[in-house]
Amino acid sequence: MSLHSAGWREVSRAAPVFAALGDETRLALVARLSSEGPLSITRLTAGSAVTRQAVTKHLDVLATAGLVSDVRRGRERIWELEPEQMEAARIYLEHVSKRWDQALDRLKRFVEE
Amino acid sequence: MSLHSAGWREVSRAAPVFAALGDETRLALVARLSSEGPLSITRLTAGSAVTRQAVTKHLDVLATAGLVSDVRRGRERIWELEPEQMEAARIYLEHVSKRWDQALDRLKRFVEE
DNA sequence: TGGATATGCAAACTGCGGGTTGCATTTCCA
DNA sequence: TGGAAATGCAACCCGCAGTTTGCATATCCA
Repeated sequence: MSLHSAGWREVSRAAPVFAALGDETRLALVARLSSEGPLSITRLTAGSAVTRQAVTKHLDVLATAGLVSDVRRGRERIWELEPEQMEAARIYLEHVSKRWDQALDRLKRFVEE
Repeated sequence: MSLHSAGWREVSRAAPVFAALGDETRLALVARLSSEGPLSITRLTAGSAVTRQAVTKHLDVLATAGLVSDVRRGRERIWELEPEQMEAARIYLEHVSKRWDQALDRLKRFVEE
């Protein structure tokens, strides 16, 4: 069994997205953007426990993972959700669950015969 | 807007699961367990790029997140997937996407009137 | 029973992630 | 036009995650 089996390509695609979502502060930012719509850095900071600089860094991480994008409007920078990667991650989890069920099925049949 | 809004409780529940999935080595372990069924540490190590010790630690992280569980069988330790938390994470992503769509709807109506 | 196999335990290293502080820059508006 | 507001940039700090190496322990089997 080499490194190239078990869908390594998919793994290296999905992992960064999960990593980006795997921080409380960042996941909270995503949650706020999803429920309140596009927001500026300052407004996002006002609802967070950390500094504006920290929020900015977290937004950069989320952007690198393709989860958010920004638009400049005057002197402020508006951030909004970009749900495609999140959807991809969701589908990935779905497939993993499905394969697991199939694996259990095979195992069950194998034991029973 | 305080820290307690936007479903902070849910966030602190989901984040650790995403964090556990956010490492390539760990996600690869999950992928292999899902496609090949329950496996021992040695067999999992044989398909990985890192040491057995590293694999063990990663499995511990996944177990803490509730994503895997282990059973002793003789001298070996068999690990298998525990898809509940993964399913919860999947549903979480689904809800975030849905709320985002609704937020966009509200925004659209607001702009149009 | 003894060697081989599978795992556990512990110490150590290193890089980077999450955070802050301080100051510069751009944009708005009275 | 000048101060306030929103953001950018850069340096710095600290802890811990990810990994390895070395040795101890448990279990199987010829």
